[in-house]
Amino acid sequence: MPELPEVENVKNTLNQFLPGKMITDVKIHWENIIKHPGTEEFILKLKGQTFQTVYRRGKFLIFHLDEDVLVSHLRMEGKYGLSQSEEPADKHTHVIFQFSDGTELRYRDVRKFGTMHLYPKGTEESHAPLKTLGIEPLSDSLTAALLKKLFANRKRNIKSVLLDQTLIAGLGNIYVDEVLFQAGIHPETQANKLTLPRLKKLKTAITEILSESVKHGGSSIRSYTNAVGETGGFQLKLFVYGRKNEACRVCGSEIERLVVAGRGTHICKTCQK
DNA sequence: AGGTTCGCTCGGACGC
DNA sequence: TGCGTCCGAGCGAACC
Repeated sequence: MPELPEVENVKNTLNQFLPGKMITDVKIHWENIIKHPGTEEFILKLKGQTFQTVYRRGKFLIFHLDEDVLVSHLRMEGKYGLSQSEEPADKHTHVIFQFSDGTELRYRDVRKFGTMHLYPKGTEESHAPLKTLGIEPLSDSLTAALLKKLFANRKRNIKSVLLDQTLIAGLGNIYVDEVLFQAGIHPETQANKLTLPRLKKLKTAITEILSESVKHGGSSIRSYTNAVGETGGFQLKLFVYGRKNEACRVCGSEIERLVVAGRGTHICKTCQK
């Protein structure tokens, strides 16, 4: 389940080998992954273009090419990796970018949930999925005052608001649970009811947890690895996520699992009010 | 109009 | 062994 720290790590490892690779052909084995344009046009446009730098926006990977930009979301299980063209591809490999040097960038996705959009460079921000994306959680402009403003008319619980990518882009189920634990906030708290001091704690928790996880290469929950096959180490530093019935690392109470915003949610009832 | 909810996409995991 | 159900991120439509 790649969230911001994992996608950041995938981006960094892609940049180790991808820039300069020239596409000679593209093979698509599951068309539903390509959301824009149609698969035929997608292939036609990419042929002959060379990969440049890869960027990240929220949980999206942004691949710059000569003329176009490829916007890719990994969802739960998506992975990129470099292979030699003669190596056989397994049944979960759905998109293959073949290069002039005999190597290939392969997109593998057991759940087939991932998405790819291709747009002319410079127009990608005015179309889905980037069009409605909220603020980068690690940018300097994320302050408690901004959170106050963002949450002003949000009557939903804070967990579903933090998962809403149109407000803040990059937090998923794991990091929302961790952030709310560190901030001492119960996930069912109504977002617009949070006071400024509590929002300051929330802002600090978002900044610290995400940057610390990036530093550790992300969390390897399920099958996450980066684009060169390395796992992350932050799963060992999680306080609540996936720790149902285990002792809270702060107070010793038992971590509970409940469902909030339709998602499995982990809390310490003593530490979060 | 803006905020919120719902349906849809998928296959592994799990329960009966 | 087989069938049904659950999970989860985000888009787009429907709803309020």
